Amino acid sequence: MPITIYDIASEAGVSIATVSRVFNNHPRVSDSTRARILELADTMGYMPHVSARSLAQQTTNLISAVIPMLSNYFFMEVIRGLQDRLAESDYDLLVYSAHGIEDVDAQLERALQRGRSAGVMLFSTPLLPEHTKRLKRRNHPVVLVDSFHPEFDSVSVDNVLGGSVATEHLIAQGATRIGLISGNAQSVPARDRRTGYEAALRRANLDIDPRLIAVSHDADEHGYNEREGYALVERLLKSGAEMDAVFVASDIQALGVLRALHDHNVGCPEDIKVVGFDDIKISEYVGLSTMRQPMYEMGRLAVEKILHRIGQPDHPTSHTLFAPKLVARDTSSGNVGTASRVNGTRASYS
Amino acid sequence: MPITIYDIASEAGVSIATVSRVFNNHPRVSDSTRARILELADTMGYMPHVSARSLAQQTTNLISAVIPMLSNYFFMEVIRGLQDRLAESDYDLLVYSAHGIEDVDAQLERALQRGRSAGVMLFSTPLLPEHTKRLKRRNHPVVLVDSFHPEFDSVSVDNVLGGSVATEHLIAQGATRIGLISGNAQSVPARDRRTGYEAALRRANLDIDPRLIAVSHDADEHGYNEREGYALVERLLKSGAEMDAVFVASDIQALGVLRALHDHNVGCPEDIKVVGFDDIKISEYVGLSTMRQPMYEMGRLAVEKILHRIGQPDHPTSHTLFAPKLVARDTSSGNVGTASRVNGTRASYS
DNA sequence: GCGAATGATGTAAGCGCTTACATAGCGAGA
DNA sequence: TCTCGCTATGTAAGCGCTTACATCATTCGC
Repeated sequence: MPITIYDIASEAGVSIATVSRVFNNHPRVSDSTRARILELADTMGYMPHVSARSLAQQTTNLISAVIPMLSNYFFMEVIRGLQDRLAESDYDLLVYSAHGIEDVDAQLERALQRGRSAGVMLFSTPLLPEHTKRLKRRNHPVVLVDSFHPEFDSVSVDNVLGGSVATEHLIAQGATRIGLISGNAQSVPARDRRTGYEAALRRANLDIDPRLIAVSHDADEHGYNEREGYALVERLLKSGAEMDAVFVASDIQALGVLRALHDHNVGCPEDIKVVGFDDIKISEYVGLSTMRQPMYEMGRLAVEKILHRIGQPDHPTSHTLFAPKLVARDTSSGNVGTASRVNGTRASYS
Repeated sequence: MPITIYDIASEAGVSIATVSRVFNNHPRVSDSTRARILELADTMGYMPHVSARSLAQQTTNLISAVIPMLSNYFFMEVIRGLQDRLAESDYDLLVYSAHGIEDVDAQLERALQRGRSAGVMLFSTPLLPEHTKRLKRRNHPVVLVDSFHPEFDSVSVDNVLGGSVATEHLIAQGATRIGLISGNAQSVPARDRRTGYEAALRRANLDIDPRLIAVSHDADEHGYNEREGYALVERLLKSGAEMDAVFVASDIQALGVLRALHDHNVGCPEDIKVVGFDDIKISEYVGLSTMRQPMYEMGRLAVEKILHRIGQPDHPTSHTLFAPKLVARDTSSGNVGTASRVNGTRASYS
């Protein structure tokens, strides 16, 4: 029932090859024939069949994004970047959303089906050796977003730097006893942010007090959830150790922290200043100081890289680190002027 | 280079038909052959080629979602529902995100490419006659989400009811001069919510005062943005008409309203009570009373319907209306107990 | 023990398109 | 006029898979 190139060809009195050439913008077609076929195709309502085309040219115009925990503002923004950049190409987007890290495997497997997509963007997933092997064996174009592996293109945020900048900001606000609320130990970004935090303390000749450091043991979203923020800061408060500020490794935890402080009648920022990480939408509304990740730009760049990789499979691997940007709001200072202290976006290729 | 059924077949000493049968769970294959081929396929790393399969069976396991303004909490939640339900099927999700309504056309066109997807879920897009014609002509499975057309399956929220419930809630809180901040006139949900609002006032024998009704003329996201909320409520305040409450047709506008009230030193809820619509994530944090849409469930049901439609193209059209649920928070009352007043989810098929 | 039914497998024709190669037509240079 | 070299088009062989139909070997009923 649907129109094929055969229908067009016989109607136009040419061979299917000519029709095909028209739709592939092949130069060796006379202008008159081209016009006639285009006209005919339009009135007959012809559309190329994507599977047939894919099969014949051994390509596809689909790109996969494999994402754990899709319902997350961070990914939303990144996806917006993806979409905007993809709209400029003629690739379409396939979204594989996993239920947490464990499920990523299954989704990745689907994304890697032969002929399914031209490339895969894998989000926030620390690469296990088995993954690496599988990906390498398939030799499928891959770019990692928000994670790192030397053998694959990647785009992420400089979490060490972010941890330092956040901590230094708190120090600049006069804090000397700065706590840390972190994601769980499996999370590489969480570890990096802690590294940055400790480095900043060290540089300022401040103690690194283990009693002020609370690492999540929750598996759910790497401990990045409000409940954990609440529980962990409560633990710090009860530990008896003095504390005048806390760097929280994610905004969503920071929301829990704020609620806990409120419940315990601890003033913020007077008694304890708080800086989060991510700059999710809500942060602006609750006045949470935080480190903003350039999510939109990361999305755009991820597409840029995957397209590049698809075009040049053997090109050397590149890694881009964006610098997170301090957004100082009410929870760390009244002096909003400091917000512009860290500003630039640094990108480096290796 | 990649392994095909030919490789498996010759290795196993059978024909490609047998190999194909194994992968299609055809019953007429002996257990021993089946096992041998599966084993072989595994060690050789065979994967079926999706395009070839699609072409041969004239189907695809892709489903498209065409969404205007993806970066929106409403859609995020719906998509979560989609994904969860899709994960139970073996369809994959193709996401076409448009930049506002005007761009939907182009995205829809891509989603409708022949062989691209087995069905399309079209979000929040009022169907123009040209759309209708195009969709009907293609005879492509379609389900509308958050919009309605008699000729296509749909799932949406009962906006009239929602408008009424919100308004009645304000009345129950003692308000008698209730304003309305609405989306622009192109938005069908906005019109419906207004209808519900007016009906509630009428039932309570309260005036419908045009001076208390502000309709957006902004094209951006149907006027559903914070800026418009701010500007429109400001206009009402300046109109001089008395007002003790306002029903805002979307939470995002309501955030603007709250900010405007704050800037103008109008107390909320003391001076003016506010109820929004949607229950976006932020609402909980700012204590905004609102009408919650069952977004997740809508997503699941949308998939349910499209799968059903794919299986039964000629089945009668069905429309489901979910009842939005009042979530009473700080902006409308201190008496949170009323939150459970409207509770059920009503679903009706026609 | 014979024909028929049943089960396992093979053969081959697509699915709709792309593209290397072949060919026809035509103007230009000799 | 003949040949060379273009350009425009046709021919046909895939791309990797599915599936109707054919074939062969068993097995079953009687």
